[in-house]
Amino acid sequence: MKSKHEQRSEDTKQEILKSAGQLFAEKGYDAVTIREIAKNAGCSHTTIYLYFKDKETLLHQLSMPSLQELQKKFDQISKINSLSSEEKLKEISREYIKFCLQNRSMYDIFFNAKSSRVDEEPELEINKLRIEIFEIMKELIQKSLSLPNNDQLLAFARIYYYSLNGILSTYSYQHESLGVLIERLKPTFDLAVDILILGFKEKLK
Amino acid sequence: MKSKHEQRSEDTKQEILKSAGQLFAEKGYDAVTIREIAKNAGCSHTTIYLYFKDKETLLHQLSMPSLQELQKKFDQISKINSLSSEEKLKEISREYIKFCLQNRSMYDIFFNAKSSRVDEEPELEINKLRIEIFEIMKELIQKSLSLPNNDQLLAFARIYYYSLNGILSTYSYQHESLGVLIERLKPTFDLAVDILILGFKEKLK
Amino acid sequence: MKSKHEQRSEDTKQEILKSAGQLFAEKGYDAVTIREIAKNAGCSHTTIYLYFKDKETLLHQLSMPSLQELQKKFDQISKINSLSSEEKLKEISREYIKFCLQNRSMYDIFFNAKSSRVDEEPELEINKLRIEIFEIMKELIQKSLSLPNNDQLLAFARIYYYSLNGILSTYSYQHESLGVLIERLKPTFDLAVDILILGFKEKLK
Amino acid sequence: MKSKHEQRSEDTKQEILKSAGQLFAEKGYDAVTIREIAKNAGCSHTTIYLYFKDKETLLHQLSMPSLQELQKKFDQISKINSLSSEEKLKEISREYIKFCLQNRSMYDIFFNAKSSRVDEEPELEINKLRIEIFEIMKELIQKSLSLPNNDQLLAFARIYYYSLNGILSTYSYQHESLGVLIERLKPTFDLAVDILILGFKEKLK
DNA sequence: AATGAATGAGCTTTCATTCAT
DNA sequence: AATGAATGAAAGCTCATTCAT
Repeated sequence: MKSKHEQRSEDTKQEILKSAGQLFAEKGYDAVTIREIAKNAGCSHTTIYLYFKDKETLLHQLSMPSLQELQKKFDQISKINSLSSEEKLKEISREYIKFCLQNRSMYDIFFNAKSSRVDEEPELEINKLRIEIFEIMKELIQKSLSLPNNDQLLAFARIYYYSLNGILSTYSYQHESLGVLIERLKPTFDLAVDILILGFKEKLK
Repeated sequence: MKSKHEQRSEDTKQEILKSAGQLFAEKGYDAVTIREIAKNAGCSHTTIYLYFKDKETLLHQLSMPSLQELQKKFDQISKINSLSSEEKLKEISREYIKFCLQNRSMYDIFFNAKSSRVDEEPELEINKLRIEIFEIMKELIQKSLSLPNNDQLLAFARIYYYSLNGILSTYSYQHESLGVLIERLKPTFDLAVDILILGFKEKLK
Repeated sequence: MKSKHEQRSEDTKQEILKSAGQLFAEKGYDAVTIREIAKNAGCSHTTIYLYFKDKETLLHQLSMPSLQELQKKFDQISKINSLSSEEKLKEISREYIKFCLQNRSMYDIFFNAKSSRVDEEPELEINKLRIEIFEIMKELIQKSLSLPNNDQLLAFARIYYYSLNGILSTYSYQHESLGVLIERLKPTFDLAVDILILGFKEKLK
Repeated sequence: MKSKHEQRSEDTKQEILKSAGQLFAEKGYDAVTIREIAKNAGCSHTTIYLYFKDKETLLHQLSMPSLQELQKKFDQISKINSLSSEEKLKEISREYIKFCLQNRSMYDIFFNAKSSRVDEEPELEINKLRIEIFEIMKELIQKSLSLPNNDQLLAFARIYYYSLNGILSTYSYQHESLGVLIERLKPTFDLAVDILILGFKEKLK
């Protein structure tokens, strides 16, 4: 059981993470200042440095949990027996898209090699997650199409994965609220998934 | 014939453009400083302001020419009567991909809304080009699929366009030479285009 | 009671104000740099931005308090019933002169249109004060001369006000101590006031 | 006789002086850039450095002739026998005011000790002129009032001189054209001169 | 005599970060 | 544990001035 001190400390940390998450999402990493995060979190900007080495560390610590949560959701969906592989793929794709729009401004950091610090510990962690996400999609595509695990599958998976990201990246800078954005884009994404799967199937004939 | 002065002036300007192009590419517009560009170009930072009104203008002058060239190529392909619409679309897509890989450096700037300030003159120019490129693709998709110009066409065109960009963006940070990269990715892109078109057709049934 | 923090903060702020006052006085607003003010105040230039939004705000915060004090003194004198209007005018003029010599440093900023940006909030504040000071003098001239509030009164008031300022501006750069300066100039100012009033009266005959 | 080269050279120099004069007058010394002057003068900014050591020297060379011209005018007026001393004083005052409004932005440099470089040659020259102008006014006041050359005269002269400058300084930042400004202010100045002289006379009684 | 090219010094301002309490 | 005070580094940009032709 946590002491009162520990509890309060933990609260502050969470408040900071929440605030940072919101702001990064709204305005993008660079455009957000430490002082802004602090203000929003109801603490002093120096307090942030008690919990996080620097701004970048804050970002990484912020992104890990949501990525892990995403992964968990993926696992759950995978395990629903009542769904066909194709339905699973669609559902997972929807989750993925939602997640990315939700974490819009972390999007870059997740998926652009550019902003990676490959030499550092947390980065590796992120890369691992990234790869796992891709693997899950690949697997579901494989099952949906009854394909062997060959080069063609890899190519299909890439096209699928990158297409999703392409559409996503195009919208990841829009300044709409999550709800509005999702509502607006849902048909496009659903259609895209549909068409890609249809295309794959047709190609295989 | 150019005077010595003119020649030197032109050289410097080109050096700046080259340097800016590289750096914007590597690190993104915001992360690059004027002084950095200057150092790389072998001149003083003030010299840059001799040739470009400000940082943003430099960015735009940097991107306009290649975009215009691309547009010209598109026009040419559109006019080749011996090609079917689908073949034109494929050809144009190939050109587009080649262009983007070639200008990998500037890719972000071209296609990320990030650097847009819609209220300003030069930006409009770029946006116009962007839109025209999209329109040409849309039109060819329309003809390929014998579609009316409706919402479905728009959705298809978006999916097509953004999928290409998705795959592109994934590879635009690789540090391979253009030739090698194109050779390596050509099959993937051709396959993607194929699958999308097949998917569209199937969806229409 | 003030905490140590508050005390130190207040000290620094005052140091900055003092330094800025001196420097603006010596060299004029534009010619003084933020770094110069900071150096003189014994702090970093960034510290200034802790206390003042920007250079212009510093200027205004610098000038407002003394102007307000002056205004208060004017009000007090106006209310002394035992004095005739002419005596009030003289007394107020003396106060005004004393004030200006005391704030020699800031004289320019107070009274030169140069530093005005009429479109901005804080500036309006200063302008308002300036106008009020002028109005009080005008009123007293009116009463002293039993004039109606017409164009002639306005002309007289202007001449009176600007003449005072003319003499002031001439001496506002001298580097004597306030006491010495006042002692030395008192006769001149008293004489000037006298002559102007005499002149007004004679003109009216 | 001047060679063609010499003539052209002289022309350029005059063009620069003219341009600088206009611009300094319009916007004030600091706000005018060398490049602006050059553009206006129809030459390159580097050319300016052929004729003038630096910006400040340009300013000083610019102010001397007009001051000298003013002095000449003063002398001429002094010598007109048909005018009474008082009329001469009034006429000279008018000339002085006109000159100052005309040279509005040099006004500071002429009359503010602030911007003097006391250690330098041209500055001394200006100071000499300044003093001479004051002396001429003093002398005419003396004659107008039939005063001996005593402390009272000095005090009167100061009040007179500084009052003029006070009114002038107040208007020297207005951005109206010379003609308009003179027309607008003439009555005020005439009235001021009138009142001061009346005041002097009354005081002497 | 004249100029285009180029530069260094310097400006205001912002920000992540550290120090002292 | 927490914070207000303070700072150094760096950004974009301007300007008077010099260099090379």
